[in-house]
Amino acid sequence: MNELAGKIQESELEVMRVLWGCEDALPLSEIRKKLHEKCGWEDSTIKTLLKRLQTKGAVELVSRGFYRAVLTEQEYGEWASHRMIDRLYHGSAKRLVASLIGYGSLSQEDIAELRDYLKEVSDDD
Amino acid sequence: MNELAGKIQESELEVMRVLWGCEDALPLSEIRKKLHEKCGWEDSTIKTLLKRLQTKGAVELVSRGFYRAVLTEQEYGEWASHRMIDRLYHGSAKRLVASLIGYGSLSQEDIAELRDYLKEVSDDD
DNA sequence: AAGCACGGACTACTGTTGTAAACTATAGAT
DNA sequence: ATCTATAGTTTACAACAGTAGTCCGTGCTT
Repeated sequence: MNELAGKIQESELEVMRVLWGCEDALPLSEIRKKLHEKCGWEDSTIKTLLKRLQTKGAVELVSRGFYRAVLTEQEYGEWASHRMIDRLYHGSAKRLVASLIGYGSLSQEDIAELRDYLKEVSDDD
Repeated sequence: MNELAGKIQESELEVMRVLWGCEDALPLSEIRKKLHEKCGWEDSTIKTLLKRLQTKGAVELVSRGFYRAVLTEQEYGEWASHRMIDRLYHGSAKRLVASLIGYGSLSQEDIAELRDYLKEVSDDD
């Protein structure tokens, strides 16, 4: 993920979530409808946010009135997780997972599932 | 974690990290020294941040010149992870971990470490 | 051709964050 | 009792974020 996209803000994220909810480009009308329902925002607010996201390279205007997410949810999630691991878990993914387990966010089934998954993808050294 | 503490900012976090690095209260002089080295901040900047953190209830002034973190690193990490999981992983901690594993963002060592760790903490059923 | 509806660009205003100076109070030294 | 060094408080100010109004352009309607 590029530099600019890193700075996606809370309210911008709300817009991204709408775009992420759809495969391809969404019409402004629909984006507006969704965000008005969910956040109660005015039309102008939504346009401002879309504009800012375009500037950041996270969204593109496909054709008049149709917007598409350039930055994917996966990309952003990955970037955000790494950032959090660096900032709060001393760069150790294991510590994050350990803390998730510690306060019960991962069930025993989750753990087993992840364990099996990891067994598959790791080099058996 | 209470409402206020949620809004800890990037630069404030830098202060928290110094406090988290020590069991009990730290003298201002030392906080200043550490942050000046690490961030190049002026005395006044540090005082401002400490003040803001006090207002947020994340830090307390134990006695003249001695500050202590009220909010612990664990508490904050937990809150931040949950927030991220909610905002970017649809509330599923498992998805977060799966994405860390899946997107090639972890080194082979990270993966091995995590694999061993998960093996260890899972009930071998 | 004129008008209207909608999309896009520009502008605006408030609160917050990053960074810091200046001022005030107080504990310890003399 | 006074002085001084350091701590604590207030004020400052630019950049950014949240929210929104207004104006401008253009494609569709009649």
